[in-house]
Amino acid sequence: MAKSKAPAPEPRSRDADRSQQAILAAARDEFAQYGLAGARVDRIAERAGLNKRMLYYYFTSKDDLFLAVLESVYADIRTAEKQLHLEDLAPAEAVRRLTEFTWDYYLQHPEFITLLNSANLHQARHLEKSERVREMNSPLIQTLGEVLERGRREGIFRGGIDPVQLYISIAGLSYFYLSNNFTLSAIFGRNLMARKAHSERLSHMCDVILGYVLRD
Amino acid sequence: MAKSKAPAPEPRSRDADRSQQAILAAARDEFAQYGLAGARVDRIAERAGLNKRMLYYYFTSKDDLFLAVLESVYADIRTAEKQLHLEDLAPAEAVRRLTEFTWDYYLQHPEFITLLNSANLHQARHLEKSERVREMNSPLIQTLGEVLERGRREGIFRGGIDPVQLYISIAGLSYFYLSNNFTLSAIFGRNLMARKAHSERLSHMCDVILGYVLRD
Amino acid sequence: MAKSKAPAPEPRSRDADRSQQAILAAARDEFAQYGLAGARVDRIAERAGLNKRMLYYYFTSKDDLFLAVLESVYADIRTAEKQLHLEDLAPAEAVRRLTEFTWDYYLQHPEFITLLNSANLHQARHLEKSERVREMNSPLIQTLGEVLERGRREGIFRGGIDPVQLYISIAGLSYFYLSNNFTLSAIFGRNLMARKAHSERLSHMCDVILGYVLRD
Amino acid sequence: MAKSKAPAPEPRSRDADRSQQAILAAARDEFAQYGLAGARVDRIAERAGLNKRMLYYYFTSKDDLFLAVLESVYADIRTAEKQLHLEDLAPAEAVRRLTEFTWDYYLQHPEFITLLNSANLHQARHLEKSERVREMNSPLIQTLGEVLERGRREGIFRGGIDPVQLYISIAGLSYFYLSNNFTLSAIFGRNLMARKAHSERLSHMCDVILGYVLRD
DNA sequence: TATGAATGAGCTTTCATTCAT
DNA sequence: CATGAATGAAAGCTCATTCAT
Repeated sequence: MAKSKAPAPEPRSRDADRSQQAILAAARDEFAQYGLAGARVDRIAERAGLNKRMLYYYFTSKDDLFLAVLESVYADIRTAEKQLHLEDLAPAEAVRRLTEFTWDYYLQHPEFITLLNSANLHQARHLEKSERVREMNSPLIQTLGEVLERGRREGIFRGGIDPVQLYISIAGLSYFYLSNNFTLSAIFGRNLMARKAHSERLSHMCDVILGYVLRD
Repeated sequence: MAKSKAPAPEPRSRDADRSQQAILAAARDEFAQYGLAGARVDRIAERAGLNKRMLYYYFTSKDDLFLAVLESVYADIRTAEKQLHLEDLAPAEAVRRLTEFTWDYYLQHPEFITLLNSANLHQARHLEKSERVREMNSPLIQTLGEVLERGRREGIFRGGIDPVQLYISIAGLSYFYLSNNFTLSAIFGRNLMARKAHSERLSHMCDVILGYVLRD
Repeated sequence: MAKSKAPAPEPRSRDADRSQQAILAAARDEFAQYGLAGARVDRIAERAGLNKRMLYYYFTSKDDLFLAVLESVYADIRTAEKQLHLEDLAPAEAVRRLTEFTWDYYLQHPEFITLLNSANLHQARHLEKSERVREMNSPLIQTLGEVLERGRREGIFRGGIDPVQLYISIAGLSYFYLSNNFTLSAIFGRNLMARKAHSERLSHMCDVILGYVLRD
Repeated sequence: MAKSKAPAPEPRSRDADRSQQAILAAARDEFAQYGLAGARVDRIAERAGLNKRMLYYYFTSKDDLFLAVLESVYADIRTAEKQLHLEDLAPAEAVRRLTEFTWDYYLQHPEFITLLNSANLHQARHLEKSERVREMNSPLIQTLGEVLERGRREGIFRGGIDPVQLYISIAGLSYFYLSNNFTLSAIFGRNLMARKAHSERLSHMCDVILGYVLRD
């Protein structure tokens, strides 16, 4: 009980914070695995090693918890994106870097994909409530726009490229492959998750994207 | 459509077929709207204008019904693909045609996207049970491969293009945009579903795909 | 279709009779295996190889069908009892014969036991509706009474034996052992259904019953 | 009963136990009355004065609840048997005492009979899961064996009596009469549940059992 | 006589949520 | 801050029974 000598900027909330984080992490896993409707509040509490009541104490409802999870995964990818420093790279290198980053991030964060799918299944009605996510209007777009402009001025990129369209294309090429890898593997009779398949995919995507942005 | 001269082989109770079709259509809508877990058996029955019991009478369980829906939407898109006749078009035209078709089909069949997302959320475990879907191993891939080879021989396409990778890319560019349009619209502050946005997207995608396949 | 030259005592009911018997036999098995509440009308129809509707056509309801089954198994055992001819045997032999018969009959007709248990669980309310069963007031009792009287007069049986009590005892010794063999086997850690256990049981029961009726 | 000096280890919410007991008692009644398949979970909850959900909270499923009921009634009869102290009685008296006890217990606990019938209808598959019941391998058998041996040594009992066979016979004579009293009453046209009939039955059974164990 | 299609009521079970402590 | 007990509503599914042919 006594927490003497701790710097403790807030009176008594170390445990509270930890509990919230535990719930959030557990919820992320559960929602990613089962979707919003399929997720079970009981399982989230169990995964978090906490009583179910705590979940409501901190997050009000299952829906609000889902929103909190969405906000957290967006915050995570934003943090990662910031460290790309595309502005310091040569234009072609920057585009390639972004493509590789996107692929790697989705690959290492499969929950991101399923959570986004859930959010979209519900027509993103959760996001409408969230100011935080709306504020995340990716600064990457601006950076990417500058990269494209640089490339055009240097004469190596074609002109008239919409950075939003390009970003969506870069994301889509990775996202669809990974999101739908089960059905695609079944239909094409290939194991798309094999190591070799992965490197081939990344190579192909870079060819596609760079083949598009580079002037002939 | 024409039923002339048919000896009318089904003596009585042709309603069985109609009931099954009604259930299937209702289920497709419900699963598309709410996902597998979120879909309600009661609502499906109500949508179909039938007693809930009939659903189990014909489809055994909610899961099996979901599989039947998956099979039916796959059958639909396959039927549509067959009518593209890519083999009769000039190579570049064929690739453009496929890109446009994919975009249009997803746009007019939004349920296809949500259903695929659901199937993948559940790791396509439904499809494993389905021989029918496995047999659908798209012949489009073969046709596309032939188109690519023709283009290469004519000297207008680059060589070494994997038709599966290309197909996944073509699909992914459309799929991701439409599947995630809600979150993307929120984040970018643009209405991606506006008419103008649509035509811009299609134009961009054709640029990307053709920019890739065409030799410099 | 043409059934010409058949003697056919009733106009056209050979198949009808066969269907009824098939249903009855199927129902006997099903009720014996699952009890009244646990029995499934669908399974009965399936076992009978007939449409479920037929079952209602001939037997009106599940409950009535159960009653019909009860009546039929009572009729069966009565028919068998009649062939014992206890009146032709020496008294002690007659009592032993009845004991053996009862044991053998229960052993070879396990459904009889489960059906009686079901009837009694429902407080025999089905039997109240059945005149046929009430009329079955076993004539065996009279025969048994005569045997006991003969034995007493011959000086080998004790006097004052109530044939009803004796009959219930003879039946009970077999019935309980067979009806409860699963729980008894579990509790005593013995396999009561082994061949050897059976012969030991029969031997024991004869000892008990004859030890009782015979004068010291 | 005496709770003196107990440090009262259960700080709060002693209601959990009471709820479980209430459910168990209600389930015992319901299963006894309707059998396993005929019992209704709703009615059990209502009888217990609790929400239906609690039943699953504490007992997982209807089947598991049935097992818990079986275990509890076995525990009850075992407790009662322990207080017979057959080892302190003269051999003949002990056998008579056991016969009387068995009769009285079944008479006062009719649910015991119906529950056992249900268990056996389902081939005691519930008991297989229960270690508790298997451990209940009645020590009565050992006590009874000792009584028989004492009687034999004293020269009043015949030799070679298997205590298990004898126990099954004692139980069977009461069990069958009470379990099947409805059908038996119907068939014999006697009211077997009348006071007088009861005392006659008990008297008869003692005659049968003692007539068997006592040397001529 | 025979059948497949259909149904309403009710079954066991599960869910997100709240109460009492 | 934390918990186990409790709940109402609704979920998926099954039942005995009837309709239309």
